[in-house]
Amino acid sequence: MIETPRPATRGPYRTGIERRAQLVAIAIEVFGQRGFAGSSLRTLAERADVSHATLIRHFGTKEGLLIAVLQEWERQSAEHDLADVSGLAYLRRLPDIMAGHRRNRGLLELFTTITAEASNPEHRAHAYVVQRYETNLRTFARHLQAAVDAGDVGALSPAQVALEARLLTAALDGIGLQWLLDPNVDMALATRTYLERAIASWRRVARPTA
Amino acid sequence: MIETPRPATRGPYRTGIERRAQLVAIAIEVFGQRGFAGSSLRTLAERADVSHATLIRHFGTKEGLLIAVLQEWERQSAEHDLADVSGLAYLRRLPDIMAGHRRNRGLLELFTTITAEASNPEHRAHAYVVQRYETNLRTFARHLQAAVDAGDVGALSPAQVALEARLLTAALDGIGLQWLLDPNVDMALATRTYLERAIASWRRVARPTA
DNA sequence: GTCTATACGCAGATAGAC
DNA sequence: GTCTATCTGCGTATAGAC
Repeated sequence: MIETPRPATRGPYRTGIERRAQLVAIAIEVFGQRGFAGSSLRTLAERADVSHATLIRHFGTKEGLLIAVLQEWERQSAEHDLADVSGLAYLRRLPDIMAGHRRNRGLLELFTTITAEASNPEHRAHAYVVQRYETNLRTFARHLQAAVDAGDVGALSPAQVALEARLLTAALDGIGLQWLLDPNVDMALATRTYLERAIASWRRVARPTA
Repeated sequence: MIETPRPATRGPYRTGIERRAQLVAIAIEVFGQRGFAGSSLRTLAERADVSHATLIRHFGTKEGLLIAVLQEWERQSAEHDLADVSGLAYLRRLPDIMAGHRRNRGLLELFTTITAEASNPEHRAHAYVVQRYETNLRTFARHLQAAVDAGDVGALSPAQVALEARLLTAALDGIGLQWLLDPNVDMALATRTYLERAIASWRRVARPTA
């Protein structure tokens, strides 16, 4: 169930804001079920009881609607994620987060597909996806750096921290993709195996000579 | 430059076979440049100086053409890959193979995009992609098992070997994706870092009590 | 056997009325 | 703001030319 965020109860844009949120909610549902390419603006519009021109009016293009969907989805995810933990404790929650994707197959499929498509620099969502990856890499790097600073792992250099964030992201993406292709894949197990090996390896790096 | 494989110089299907190979060669080039979704049958046909109906005649559907392209690409890749090495030596060539993708950005993009799209079970190429992954996982597992049998690494169980093949595939896919998003990513370095850590970890597993 | 001409329905996008 | 009407281009199907 998706609710309108902070609905303005009055004011000149009230209708527009509510309508927009409602359209995004429907798009999340339909994209999640039928994918991006498999959903036409006309189908979306029929579900929302508007014309497909209305969707274009609100979001400019179909990709504009897609980006609105991705942003709303991230906003909702971020709420569950209000980082009460950091450092290694944060990273160790990743297996559970990956397992949680099983309840949202369509959306993982959507993210995966769009990321691949938008890797082309001419794709409309390219800038969005690149920025999203940078944010994600920075988050992982920050938590790993926190572990370094706390002495939980050895003295990794900034370049090593950045590379480890990349490798972790790569593993998570690849694991998600394999689960999409074969639902028998145990995402939590694969993630945990990767992570515990990485942590053990980081711990073998020498501590700084304090 | 792509050449017709074993062109029949005579016989009833000569023209058809040559034509088909030529069409696939053009499709590899155009898909590689503009992506699958970005290439229309009419554009492809114009490049080949035939009508778009001819493409349908040869490949049935646009996805049929796609699968022909993927198979031809794999066939060509396999020629460079006629496994003169096995076991750890094979796995250690992966960084170079990944680096080699830099010369074929469009095709890596194509594989990545199609794999993501076709993760949906209703996608026309789903069966092809799933089978391709199974083959790939088996290849990695076979080489790792050879390393186990040779005593180059510890006595991993069959389940562990399978999981390691999955993790390796996941890392390679994720590394490729990140390079597509950011050409500054060093694919060979990332692959080597992953691989050497994995090998070191396998070596810490106890040898069988022979 | 191989290819073209042509048509159908659906897609995303735009223009202008209300 | 939303509608209807319409544009262009897509994948696909078929009939028939050579």
